Order: sequence, then C-alpha cells, then structure tokens
Amino acid sequence: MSKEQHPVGGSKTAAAPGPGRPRAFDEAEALEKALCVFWHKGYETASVDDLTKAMGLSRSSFYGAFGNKQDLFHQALSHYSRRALKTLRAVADAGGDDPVGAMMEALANPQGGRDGCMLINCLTELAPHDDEVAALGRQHLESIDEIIAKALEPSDPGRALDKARAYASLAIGTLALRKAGVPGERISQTLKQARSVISP
Amino acid sequence: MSKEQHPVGGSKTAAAPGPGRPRAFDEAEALEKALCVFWHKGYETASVDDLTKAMGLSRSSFYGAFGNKQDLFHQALSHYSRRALKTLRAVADAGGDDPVGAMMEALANPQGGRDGCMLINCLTELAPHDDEVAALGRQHLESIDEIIAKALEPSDPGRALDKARAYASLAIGTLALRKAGVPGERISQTLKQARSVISP
DNA sequence: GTGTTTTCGGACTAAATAGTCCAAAATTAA
DNA sequence: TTAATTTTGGACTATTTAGTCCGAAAACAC
Repeated sequence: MSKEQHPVGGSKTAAAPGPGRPRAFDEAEALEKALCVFWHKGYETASVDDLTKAMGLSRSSFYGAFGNKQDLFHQALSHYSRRALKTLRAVADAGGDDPVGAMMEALANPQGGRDGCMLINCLTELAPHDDEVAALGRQHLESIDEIIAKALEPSDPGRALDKARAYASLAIGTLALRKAGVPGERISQTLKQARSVISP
Repeated sequence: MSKEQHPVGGSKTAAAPGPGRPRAFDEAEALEKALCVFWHKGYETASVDDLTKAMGLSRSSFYGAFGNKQDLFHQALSHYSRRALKTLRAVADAGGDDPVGAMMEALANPQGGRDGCMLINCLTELAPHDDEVAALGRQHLESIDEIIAKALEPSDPGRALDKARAYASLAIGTLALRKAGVPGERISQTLKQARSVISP
C-alpha cells in the first residue's frame, strides 16, 4: 500500500536500488528536456503532451516520477536558477579585466537565444499568481546582485551593492529588447554604450 | 449577404447610425474591461468566458464586435501602448526640475500595481511567437527611448539617446523586482540609488 | 526458479476551451 | 405599418486539457 512516491525531487543523488523494476529513463535528462519546453513555450502554453513527448515518457512515468505539471515546473525552474547562478559566477571568474562587463553581457544574452532568460519569463508570467515562483525570483535576483557586488567590492567597497543593483537591472531590462526581436549584436552595443555613459 | 463586419477597429469615432439595431454597449468601455483582464491574467490564461463576463457581453456580441480573442487582444494592446506613451509624455511635462527621474519612476511603478507593465508582460509572453506583438513592442520601446532622450537633449545633446536607452532599460529592469513582490517603495529607493550612483 | 515491487503503455474521464449558429427581439428607413 | 438590417442570448460543437486507472511486463531479493 505504498502510493505516490515520486522520488526525483526527494533524493539528492541516484536513489538506493531497492527491489522492483528500475526507471528506464534518466530523471535528470528528462527534467532537462522539460526545462527546454517550459523555457521555449512558457508554463501555460506547454501542455503535458508537449512535455511527455519531449521527455520521451508515457503519462504514467511522467506523473509517477514528477507528481504533476506544476511540481515538475517548480523543479525545472529551481534547477534553472541554480545553474544560471553557477554560470554567472563562472563568467565572473573568467571575465578577465572586466568581470562586470562579462556578467552583464551574459545576463543580457542568455543561452536561450530569442527565448531570453527563463527565470525572468516565468517571473513575468506567473509570479503574481504563484508565491513559490515569486519567492524563487526574489532570491535569484538578489543572488545576481550579490555576485556582481562581489566583483565591484575591490574597486568601490562603499557603493558596491547599489552599483550592482543598477547594473543588474540595466542588463535585465535589455531582455525586453531581445524579446522584441532586436538582434543580440545591437543589444550588446546598447549595453556597452550605456555602461560608458554611466561610468564616465 | 453582408457578413462578419466588426467595425470597432475600423472606425475612428462612433460609426454612422445606419439601419438596424444599434449596439447596446459602449465599445471603448468594453475594450477597456478586456484590457484589464489581459493585463491581470495574461493572454493565454484569460479565457473568453473571463473576457465576456468582465465586458458584460454575450459571446455573439463579443465575436461580432471584436472578431476573435486574438484580434481583441491586439486592439487592447495597441490601445494600451498609445495610452502609456501619452501618459509618459504627460509625466515628462509635469516632471518639474527632474523630468527624467519622474519618467523612470512612472516606468518602474506603472498603474497596474503588482501586474506591472502590460506591454512588457505581453512582450515576454508572446513576442517570440507573435510577430505583431514583437513589432508593437519594438516600436513602443523605441518611443520610450525617444521621449526620454528629448528631455535629456538640452543638457547633453551629444549622448542624449544613449543615456535615454540606459535609463529606460534600468527602469524596465526593475519591473522584474515588482513582479517578484518587492514593494514599490523599495523599488523607488533602488532606482534613486542607481541613478545617483550612475551620474555622480 | 518464486514472490514482490515497481514501471510502463495507453485507454479513459471530466472539465475547460475557442468558436459557431439560429431564432427572437430591437431598431431604423421608408 | 412594413421591410430590411442588426444585435442579442444562449445552446451547441469539436478540440484540447490535466490527470487517473489498470493490466502486463520487467527487474530485483531470496
């Protein structure tokens, strides 16, 4: 009488083998595929059919492993946030003489191409009606500020956080341009101009 | 044999009386109600039932007057854009000694409260899959830049547009904070800090 | 092997969705 | 009044939606 255990979210690493038939799919891979669908289509527009097809799962496996569409989405978004912040830190470390510029470029031109930043997309679509998404969004944005501030501290310890917030909002604001179809090249240019105009 | 004429979008002012029963509702008012629903719920989540209920129309009147859900949406969004730009110009004119600050404040704290700026919302939700929305978005964002640039020209004619773009992106970027539930007061504060840090 | 546990495929359900259709009522022009 | 034209209410349809259920197959422990 053991019902509805969908251990993907529960166990940090691969669960103990245990008895019974093992999963025929890689949960992390499936989550990644779902992430792509949500990223590209948004939450509402992504149907369970879209998701299962992209993930290569039957509905049974889907619901058995991830609970339901909303649970899966929260897992995917949380995963996205962690990975995006990790990437941002890596960009800062590899940014050479201008880590802040490199980070702004990374924020303004995310991997998703025309799809922009998944977290900002989902914040816009869902946050006013989904407290969990709103909370994750606040946390994510705050983390971005802190990562940028850390890079600014050596040169301007007093106002590092305020500056970081300004740079972050500036970069995130340009995501609207990307959504509107302005080519990435022109966005980078705009960003550089903005920065040169900002710290003269 | 005259079919499917839904003249709301066609005629600038009230249509000529003509023969037949006149509309029992005010088209502009109905559009305004629809606008509120789209603003609050987004395009996909707003059902035709939601819309007709808010507009006080039967389905016949709805489809007869506005074509279909997508047409209505485009009309509403276009109306929103015109009105928002008009408001922004008014804010600039009434901005006293700091029109740019007043405009940024208006952009960052739009009328929709927690719902943010409808145009940015819809750009985020739809632009990658709806060219008309993308085009309207580009146009709107460009107009914002120009309005701000006009206010900057007297003091810095050379780089007015570049500065304007930076300020606009900065203000628009803070909309993400609003979506995430950060209170408007703190956003205004952040915006002021950012500005002071930007032009020292 | 045997028994137990779990996954899997896919048919199924109930609800919501956008959009259509038609008869009845309302209005105007003559 | 009469004829023409339009709006209106609401029933209706076809499709899509998220989620459930069950028998069969697969893999483990022993």
